[in-house]
Amino acid sequence: MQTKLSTQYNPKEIEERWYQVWEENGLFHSAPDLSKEPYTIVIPPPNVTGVLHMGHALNNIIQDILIRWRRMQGYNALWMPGTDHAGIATQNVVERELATKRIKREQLGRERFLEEVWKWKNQYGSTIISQLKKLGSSCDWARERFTMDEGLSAAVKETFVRLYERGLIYKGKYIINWCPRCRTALADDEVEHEEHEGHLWHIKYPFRDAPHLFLIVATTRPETMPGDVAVAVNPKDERYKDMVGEILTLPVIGRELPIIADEFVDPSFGTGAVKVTPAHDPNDFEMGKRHNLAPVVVMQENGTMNEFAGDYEGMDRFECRDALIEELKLKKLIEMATPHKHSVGHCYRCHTVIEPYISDQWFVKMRPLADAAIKASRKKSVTFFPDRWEKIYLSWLENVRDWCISRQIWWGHRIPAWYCQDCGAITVALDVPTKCSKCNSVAIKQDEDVLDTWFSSALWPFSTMGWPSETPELQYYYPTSTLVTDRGIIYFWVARMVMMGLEIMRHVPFSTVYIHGTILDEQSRKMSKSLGNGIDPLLMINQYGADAVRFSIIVLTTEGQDIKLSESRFEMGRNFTNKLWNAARFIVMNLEEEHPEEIQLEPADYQFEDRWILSRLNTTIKACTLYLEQFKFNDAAMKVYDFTWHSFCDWYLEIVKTRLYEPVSSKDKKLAQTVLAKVFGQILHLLHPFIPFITEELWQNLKGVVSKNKITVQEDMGHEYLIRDVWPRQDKRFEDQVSEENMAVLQGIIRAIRNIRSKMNIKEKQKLDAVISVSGDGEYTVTEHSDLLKRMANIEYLKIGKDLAKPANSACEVIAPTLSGEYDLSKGLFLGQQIQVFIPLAGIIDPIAEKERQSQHLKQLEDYLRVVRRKLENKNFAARAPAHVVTMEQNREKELLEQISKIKLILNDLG
RNA sequence: GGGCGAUUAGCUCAAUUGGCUAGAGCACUUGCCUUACAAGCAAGGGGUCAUAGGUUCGAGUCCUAUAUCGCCCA
Repeated sequence: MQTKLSTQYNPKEIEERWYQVWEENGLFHSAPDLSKEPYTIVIPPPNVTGVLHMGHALNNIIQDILIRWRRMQGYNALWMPGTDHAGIATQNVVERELATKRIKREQLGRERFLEEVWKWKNQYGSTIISQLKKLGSSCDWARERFTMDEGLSAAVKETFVRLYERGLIYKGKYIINWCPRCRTALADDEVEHEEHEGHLWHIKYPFRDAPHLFLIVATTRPETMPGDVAVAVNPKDERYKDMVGEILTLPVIGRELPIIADEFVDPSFGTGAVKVTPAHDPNDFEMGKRHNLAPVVVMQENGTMNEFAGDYEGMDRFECRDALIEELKLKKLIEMATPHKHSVGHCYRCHTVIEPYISDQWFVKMRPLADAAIKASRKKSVTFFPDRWEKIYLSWLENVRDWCISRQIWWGHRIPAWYCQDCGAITVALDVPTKCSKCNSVAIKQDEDVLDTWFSSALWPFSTMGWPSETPELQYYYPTSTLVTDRGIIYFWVARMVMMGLEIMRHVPFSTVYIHGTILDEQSRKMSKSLGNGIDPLLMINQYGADAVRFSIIVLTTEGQDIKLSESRFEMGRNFTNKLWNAARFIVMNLEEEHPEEIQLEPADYQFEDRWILSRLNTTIKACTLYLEQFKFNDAAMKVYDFTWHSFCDWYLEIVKTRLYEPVSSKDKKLAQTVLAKVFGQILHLLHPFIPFITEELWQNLKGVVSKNKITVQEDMGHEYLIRDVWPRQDKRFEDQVSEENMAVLQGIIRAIRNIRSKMNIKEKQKLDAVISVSGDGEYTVTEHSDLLKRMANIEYLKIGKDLAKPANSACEVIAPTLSGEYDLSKGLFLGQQIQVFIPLAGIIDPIAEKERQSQHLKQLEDYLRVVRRKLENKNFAARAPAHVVTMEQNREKELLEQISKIKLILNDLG
């Protein structure tokens, strides 16, 4: 950094450069090393079609903070990066692109279509990776993985075969969620439910043998009528008891429907009689099985009606609903229609309304896997932060249904199952089989379907480490340490990783899951493309710098709560990075052309303010480290922020300026420079995980002047780059409660004087005289620091004494140190003492205004005294409250009384 | 319908096991271009902690109800 340069921080000049240096020097890289303890995070692999949004940003900032912090702590830190192939989403994107050229994937055929997808992936699939780099993510890019890599594909195949052999994967005809647009099956949790305002149609079903009589059936989905195979009532329902076993005629279609009795029917829903459509409703499917009713599928895969729908064949299911209603109305078969709210499933990828559809699919048997995961959770092998997510995760595991894993698309891991065209047997194998495993026929054909993308994601923590090969990485890094993710994929991903980890690796894949909040817009809505309310993190990085974006976001991230974000919030981070930049400018400037002679530092050489700032630093290191251990990122960041800005910059820097500009000795100047460099160097270390770019830049600059001046920031801080340097340690030698408390008192006095200036409209530059009266033995402490006082409050003549009288025509502030929040009562340095600050202001002071000011203060104190006395007068308080609380209140009363009497004297004096 | 979370300053959020006069950032008021920083400095103003009960010497914090908002599941 050249101090001649801009007084404003320009992130663009440094960010790209430092990222390159780190990456090119292999500073993100980790390799197994048995002499060091690993700390491992696997990235939640973003979708290859993805572009960075604020959710990714938050997710990756947190991971990067953890990784950089642990790396500095000396762990062998690995952040494993990669992307997932996002079967449906990616296929959609490529199909859409082909559609612009009027090409359908069916025209190309499977092979050529997949070539197109790979082409697309190779061209655009790394977009999000480069965006993560802009954010500063220190992933080990040399290890980057993709779920369709050869190695990961082998892991998928191996897992499929093992689970099949263990009876945990099976194939069967069941009701699944079908997306007519994506034309594939979906898992239960890939369906999003939404409340829809629909109608409950009450439809007349005539009795076969008495066509003028009807049974009224209520349904929200009349278009599935052609698939009706029965009408069901509750066996206990008196209204219909006698009708069970009778036959109805299905309107329009004419099929004969028996009336059946089933406990499942809720008599209070609609008319208490429901149509049974086993091929298009999960509950009806179960009912159909119970009553041996053959399902009738009435739709095609694209959601249009099939030949069973009669005249409606070829019509879209929703058009069919309207048309059918019209026909029923004409035939006077609609009894009534009531408005009805019901929840409708939508495809989570394309938002099309899901069709429950009977279909032959592959499933994972979940019960045994989920039970193992539940057991691991109860043993605390996996814990959640915040822990409330554990309950939610467990209740999902407890109620989970089998997982439909086959997808009728082309992009993905093809199911390693072959069907024999002669005997119909299924051969599941790792290597392409040449013949049927049962009848040895060579007429075998591979299953056309691919696996759910989440199937491969579930293996991520070990497939990325090389499994099924027994690699050193797998040995060393598995199980990983922390998983950082959003609550949205606890079921999709977290639960399934735990299950697969336990089943395949016999060990949970991570010990801790940190669930962060969701980023919302200013109106608490989720950010989404369709709403157009997203804030583009790259735009923000461009505008404010990556560090500012990181810092702002992390400060807003409290304990997994959602985060309302607006553009202006980034100013806070920008202001802070700018402050840091300028503090560095000041320090480096003052160290630039200095004498390199080393000084021997003895504790006694330190000045009061040195001891104070070093003690505060020590507290800050302790707190920041502790907060990070507890995943309290915002507390950690704010602690360092507050220390940097409001202790180091506001006070220490200002106090030492004279020692730099008008030094009493070269040794003392050097001492001030040393402490400045020490403290600021530690600040940069503490801030590095949060704002890596600017801290690396400033550290490199500071290191230059520091080594020239032979100053040591911390003995073991010697790595060439901050990213690999050591995390600051607490140093008990610097704990100095007395200095901290004395400084708090002095700050109180200085603020009081500045306040008088401000109230009396006296310019800061105008020097004033002051009289400070101390009631007890604190006189010496104040006298000891009179120079500091004079400088910071711009006082010309300062008189300090015990119980001094108020000079005529003076403004006054009464300070009670123990009443100030920063003061620790337990040490009691100034306990019970009053400090009065008098500023003689003959000719300037307005006695009436001053009287008003003092009266207000008096009223405040009297109000407070009343509160304190109310407590003390309560007998139970003295009897039951802890002794130190009682003592505290007693001290407070005493001080208030003294303070009040002082102010009353002042008021008297004012006349 | 079941579960979870939220409700504190104009806005966004904090507040350790219940214990000091409830804190910060932004915004606001006043005064400052003071040679690190106007993206700044100094000094201020601003809160019946959603409502109603309860427990306690003491409640923003614990309990019970209610209201409003959000999320998840069925």
